[in-house]
Amino acid sequence: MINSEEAIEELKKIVKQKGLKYTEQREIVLSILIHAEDHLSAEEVYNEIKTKHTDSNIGIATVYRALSFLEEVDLITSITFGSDGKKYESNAKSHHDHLICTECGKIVEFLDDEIEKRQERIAKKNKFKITNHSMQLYGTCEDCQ
Amino acid sequence: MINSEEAIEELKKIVKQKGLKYTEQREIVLSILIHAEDHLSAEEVYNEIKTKHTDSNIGIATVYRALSFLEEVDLITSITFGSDGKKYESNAKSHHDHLICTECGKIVEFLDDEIEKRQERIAKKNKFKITNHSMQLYGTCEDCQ
DNA sequence: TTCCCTGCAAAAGGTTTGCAGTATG
DNA sequence: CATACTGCAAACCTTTTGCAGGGAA
Repeated sequence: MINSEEAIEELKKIVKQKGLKYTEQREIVLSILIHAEDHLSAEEVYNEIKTKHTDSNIGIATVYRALSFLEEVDLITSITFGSDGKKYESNAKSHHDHLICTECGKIVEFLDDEIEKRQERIAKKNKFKITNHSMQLYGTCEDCQ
Repeated sequence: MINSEEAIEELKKIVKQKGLKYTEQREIVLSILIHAEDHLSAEEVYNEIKTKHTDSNIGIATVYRALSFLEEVDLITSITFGSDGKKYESNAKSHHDHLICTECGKIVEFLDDEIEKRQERIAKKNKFKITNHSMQLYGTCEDCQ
């Protein structure tokens, strides 16, 4: 999955398949995450909506429900960095892992094919069927050393 | 660091260095984690103490304070698996990563030298000084497929 | 028309903090 | 003897839930 329209179409399809309803709120939450530069917490998503969609009168509970739903159907992913709590990102971005500066909070995304391959091999060896994975390297970035 | 006594000695040393006090409660929390089979949440540590140290009248707040302290001085590490909340493990165990079954919660620990090496290389390329890292592979284990 | 989804507010869960007393160095 | 640490309870923050009303199919 690559862009915003495709993700929105995917959402419509999934919702239909499951006999559920397509709502503006779910679309807004998904689109916020698609266009976000950073990883956002539930509250940050809520604030974004309050700021950018002043017409929409969304409740925080709906944001939580939408996030759970979107994660369940695999349109978004959550990760937890240290004590910062749960944050979400759109799966429309291609897969990557994270380098995290524990001083300033800077996050660098990266991908290493060899690591990806070895992860598969480890899973197979342990007879796991992998659906997902996350890797975080913690340290200090150049500026903070 | 390898065994319980060494970790306790390390704790005494650190506490002394910082001009802090060595307390039974900190020692108990650390030893619980050292002897734990699993990764424990704050509340699980608290319950263990309540069960195994019936003489000690520890409060949950003290457990949280001890865990934060021990993590800060790098004697224990916290990880967060999905929605299960924060869990702690002793650093006296050697480093490893985690395979996690999203169905039954089973956790398999593993280590892959090649991945460890590549992580170092990636950090260097991005000019990060790594202090720590964690990697989780999520999926279903043999029994749950 | 059906019933899924929403907003609101209350509840729940987990973690932190203030305070007075306790115990360590 | 100074003061860091503790237990308790209250406060806090984040997330979930119950419910009545509203909107998509």
